[in-house]
Amino acid sequence: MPRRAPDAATTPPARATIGDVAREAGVHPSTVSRALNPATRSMLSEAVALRVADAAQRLGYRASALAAGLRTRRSRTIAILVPDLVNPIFPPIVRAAEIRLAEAGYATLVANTDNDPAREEWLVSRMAEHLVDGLLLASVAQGSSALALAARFAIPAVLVNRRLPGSTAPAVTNDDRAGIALAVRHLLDLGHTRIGHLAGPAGVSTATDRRAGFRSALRAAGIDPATAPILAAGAYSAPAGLAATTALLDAHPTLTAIVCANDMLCLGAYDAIAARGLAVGRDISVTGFNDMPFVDRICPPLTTVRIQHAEMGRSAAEMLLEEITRPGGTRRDLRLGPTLVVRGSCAGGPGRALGAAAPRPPIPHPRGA
Amino acid sequence: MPRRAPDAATTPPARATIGDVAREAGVHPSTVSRALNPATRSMLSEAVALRVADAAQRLGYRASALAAGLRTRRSRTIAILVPDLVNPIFPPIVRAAEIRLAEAGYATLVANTDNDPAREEWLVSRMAEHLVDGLLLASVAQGSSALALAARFAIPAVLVNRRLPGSTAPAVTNDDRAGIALAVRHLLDLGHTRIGHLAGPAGVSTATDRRAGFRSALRAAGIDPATAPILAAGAYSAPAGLAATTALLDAHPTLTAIVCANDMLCLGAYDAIAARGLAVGRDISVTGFNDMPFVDRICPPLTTVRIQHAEMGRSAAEMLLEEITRPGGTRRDLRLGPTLVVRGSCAGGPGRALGAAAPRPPIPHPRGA
DNA sequence: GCAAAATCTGCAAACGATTGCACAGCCCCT
DNA sequence: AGGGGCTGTGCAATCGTTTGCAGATTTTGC
Repeated sequence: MPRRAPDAATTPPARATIGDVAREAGVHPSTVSRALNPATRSMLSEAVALRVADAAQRLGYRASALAAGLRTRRSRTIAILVPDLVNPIFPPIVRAAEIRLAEAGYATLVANTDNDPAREEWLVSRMAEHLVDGLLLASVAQGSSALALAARFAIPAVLVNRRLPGSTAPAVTNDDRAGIALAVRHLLDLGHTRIGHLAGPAGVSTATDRRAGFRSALRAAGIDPATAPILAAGAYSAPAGLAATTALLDAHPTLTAIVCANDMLCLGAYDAIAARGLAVGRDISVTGFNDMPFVDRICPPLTTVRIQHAEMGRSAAEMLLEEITRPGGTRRDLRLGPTLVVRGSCAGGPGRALGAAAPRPPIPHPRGA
Repeated sequence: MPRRAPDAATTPPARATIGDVAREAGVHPSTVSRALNPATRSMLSEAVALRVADAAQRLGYRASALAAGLRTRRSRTIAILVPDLVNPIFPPIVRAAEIRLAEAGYATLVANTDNDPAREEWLVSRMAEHLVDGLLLASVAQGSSALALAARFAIPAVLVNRRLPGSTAPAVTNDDRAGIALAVRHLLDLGHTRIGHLAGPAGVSTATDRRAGFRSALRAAGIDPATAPILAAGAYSAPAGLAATTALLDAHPTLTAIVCANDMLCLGAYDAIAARGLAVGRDISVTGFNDMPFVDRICPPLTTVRIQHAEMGRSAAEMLLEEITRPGGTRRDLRLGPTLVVRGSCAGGPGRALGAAAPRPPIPHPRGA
């Protein structure tokens, strides 16, 4: 006896299976499977394929991804691991990747690692259990075992935004050194000479690359990098930026400009500068990195290095799809070019503080409760 | 012959199955299953349980979530549908929900609907295929079939942030009417009388509730709501806010304050006001809703209604877990209380423009490139 | 000391799809 | 007219778990 009379007048209590559709269409379950899979539909006669599609439609049939995945060992699902979704640079990247992946028929799973290696590891294992077909990792830092785990479970993985120096995994990142060079050159052109660097947390490629870029940009301008103070923040966050900037300015009160490794740090830098009664831009120039959403609206608007968020997500997805179809095929390490977007957080340096070319000094606004 | 010699010296090429563990431990696969499931471990003798755990450990065994899900009809996965991850109010909600769900052993799947009903529908179907155990919907609008679909697939669902007036689904939202009343009262207290409302897009509960709240707050203050202009933006976005504010000010040039249904709209309102050569705060006061990240740093800092992002995500997760264990148990409709956070975007109204109590008028900053 | 109860573990049937293989027609060619 | 290709469909094994049931062993009660 069938699990359910096909002509039951009541609303279907359970989901239709492939068997129900087969019965409804008067064919074998395997035929249903073939009719519904675009790749195999051509094996069937037009009439049967149509009849099956019709029956499936009528029953509201949806294939169980679990059962299919169990057999095929693929889940048509990609996981994206980000360090922190609340940081606004990630959503645009995720978004772009998601769109490209959806085109290819993949569903997307987003998860936060909290910059916690243990949690990252747990998540990768969890994803492995779910047989994800690929991993987009925006979260790796030095010592992260995510890549090793992925390799062990034979899950294709692509790095986004952050590289992992020793690894051979495909990656799409920014040209961080070139980006920082843009910021440094801008400040030098404005006449600044005492420039400090607020670096990112240890172990993260964006931090080390930008730090190296800072030094080599100075060197290229004929300045000894050893004279330029560098201080690393404990995290890419506003509070960490506040603490580090305070320390930096305490140690080097004559600084006239600070190159931050990231926009989040700038927010903290703004606070630290305001706390000393100084004005960002007029007294101390600040540059950021990422051009994350909303930094064009803060006060003063942040001069920062714009990265190609969308392009990054899209091409990482592209690379992952390639890696899935042809594992180990083209191991690429794509570096996207950044650009400088000049806004109001930098003014002329001491050499030409009153020069006509200097942008109008911004007037900070007292922040309320 | 076993698929793989247990003592093979090479790195394991394929993943260990429950059968491999059984062989390694010298027991039956069903015993392994029981030993590894905390709920059934007590059926086994201590010694066997230990032996199995040990073998599993040695083989690096990870259960296939697919196979287990196929059998149990549960995937230990929850999907969260948001209209737009790029809108910064959602990540904190998602984050809080994710944390609570992880505690309960659920993995979380986040997806964007783009405010597109078709895409939302597609996503729910996709989630059904993956047998998600529950749905957190932050995306529903009038006419959305997501809830109906979820019901059809018998997937427990909870609404977040947005309600759906006709529906009986559990929901956790803000008390939008009370929130707007806070903003209106603040403006009235400052002496404003010609207040307009920049409403949200049609069909979204937050828009209609806030609009209703606006009118009733005026009425409560003895002002005829019919005299207060209301214009709905096409979407909760800055460009939509810009367009709508421009139209609103064109039609009602004497307005001294605008209550926006959402912070995103405020960003557009700021642009529209600046485009007429006016200053936000000094010339026209603006209030927002959500207190999304970074609005405390824009220029001038936004006076807005703060909602309980984290609490919203957490209690929605809680409610969903309850709904999963006891379907239809407690259909609750939780409204979280908002508070007003006063910053710099509102000044005294015409009645007391020069009054001592009026906040220092902010000076807008010219935005760069 | 023996039956009954309690405790542990194994057996085998699901769960719902996919896919290599076999086979039944049919057409065409010689 | 009869055999050799095609084409289209059915058969049955398989993916890796979970779980009701039953058998085997030990413990308990009298």
